[in-house]
Amino acid sequence: MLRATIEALLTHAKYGRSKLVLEAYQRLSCFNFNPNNYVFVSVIKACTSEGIYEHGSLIHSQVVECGYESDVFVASSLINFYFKSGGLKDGHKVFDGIKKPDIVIWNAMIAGYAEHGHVQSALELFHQWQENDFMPNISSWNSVIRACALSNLNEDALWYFNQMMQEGYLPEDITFATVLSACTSLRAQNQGKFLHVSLLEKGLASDVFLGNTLINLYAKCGNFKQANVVFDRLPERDCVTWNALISGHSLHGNCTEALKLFHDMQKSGYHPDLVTWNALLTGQVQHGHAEEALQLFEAMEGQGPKPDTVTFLNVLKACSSMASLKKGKLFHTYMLESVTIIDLSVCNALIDMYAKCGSLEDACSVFVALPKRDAVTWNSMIAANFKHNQNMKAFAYLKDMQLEGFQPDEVTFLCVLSAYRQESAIDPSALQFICTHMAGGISLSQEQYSSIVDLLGSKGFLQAAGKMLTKEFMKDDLQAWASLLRHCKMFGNVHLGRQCFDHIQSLDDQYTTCYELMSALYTDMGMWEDAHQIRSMQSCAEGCKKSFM
DNA sequence: ATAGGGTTAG
Repeated sequence: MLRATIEALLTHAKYGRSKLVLEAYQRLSCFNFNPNNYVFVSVIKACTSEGIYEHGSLIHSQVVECGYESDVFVASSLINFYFKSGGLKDGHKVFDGIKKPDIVIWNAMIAGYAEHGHVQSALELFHQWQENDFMPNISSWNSVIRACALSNLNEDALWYFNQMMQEGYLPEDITFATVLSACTSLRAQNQGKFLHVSLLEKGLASDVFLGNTLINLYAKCGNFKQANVVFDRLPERDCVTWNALISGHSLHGNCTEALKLFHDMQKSGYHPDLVTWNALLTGQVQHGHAEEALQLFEAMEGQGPKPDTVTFLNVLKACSSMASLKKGKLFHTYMLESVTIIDLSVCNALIDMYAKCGSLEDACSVFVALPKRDAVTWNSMIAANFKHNQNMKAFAYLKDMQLEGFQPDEVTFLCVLSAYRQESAIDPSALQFICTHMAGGISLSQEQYSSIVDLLGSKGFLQAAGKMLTKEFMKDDLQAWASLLRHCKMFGNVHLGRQCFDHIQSLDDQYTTCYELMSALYTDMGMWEDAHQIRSMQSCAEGCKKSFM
């Protein structure tokens, strides 16, 4: 009986049936018996995949009682368990208790760090360990590549993969899956094709899992010809196979094709799941077919799976783009009736929807009722108020946002900017905000900077605009400098205008516009001699160019 | 029999 139960436990473990493993272990505890290390490994793995922290700690103490705490296999599964269930400290404790950690333990640590987004620690461990003359195995490489991929360092993931290949390691199926998914994020189709060839050589291209990954890559890159080739050659398909293709078409706006596949999939005997429906919805909403999206949602209500947050976000976006307050309100009521708690992201979308459908009042009611807010919530309220020409209120929200400990981000900033671009005069507090946050941590692109310089200049805030151009990455932006010079001419600021002119000229003495603007500025101010001097500089520069040719 | 690790919707 004891033997049979152990056998059963191990068999369940082999097929990943974690609940049954735990049940068998429960039955074992009736016998007076000390489990061996293999039973412990199986049970700890089961706890890991079930995510039950308390039970895992209990097993840990039994491991210690039975004297298995330094068994590398038991220890590594414990490390894995603690890292996965959030107990970083406990994972380290197990690690520290091992006198001579071997490769299995090291790999578990690398994978654990990766899981927690601590790429740096994972990489440090990997490199440190190589310096001490340890040879990584394929699992170590898999973990390092995955560590990069999990933290969105996809280029690094590819770099480690290439390094691994150069050092002569043979990639496994999982290696391919991880690297292919990094290629997908990068839309790196050519790297992907190279991997595809290797898969064909190894006979792995007909594996469903890898086939799905390949289809996903090609479809995301818009290469439907290749995606279909892989699809057609797959001897076995599943729901994910269809979803990968459908979501690719949705992403690229081929909504009709996505719908056709949706029907084909059912004809072939596959049931569309939540992912399928959401992929279809997203495609319609992102490509401006709000009406169709709402019809789709209705169909989903009738025959599809229970909608979730993604569904809600899509439907709300459809209502916003139709600017239909009536539809939006109806849907809000529907959500209140169908779920107990509405996700914060959905509430933020509700605020946005109400503002876009013309009801600042309803947007406020949603906001007031929120038990918790995030930066997106605040940005939505700020945008809502600006949209309804409540600039002072918008600034009040901005202040409250900071009081609650949220720093204005790029979105906040652009929101303030676009609101003030339409105004004839800028409120001094807005200007103060813009300037304060230029010095702060908001990272804007060069184009955004340029447009701010242009905005500030056009309203006569020439000094503030000039200060922005002192940023290192703005030094070479001739367009931005010329824009400030143009505004200096408009507002008659000779001093700053001349600084702009000198800067532009030092970068490109063939930039004709700057000579014209500067001499016009001098002329406006009655400084004829200076105007004349600029014109001779211009003909000199043009002369130099001619003699050069 | 003993590590670790993969795909689809926002």
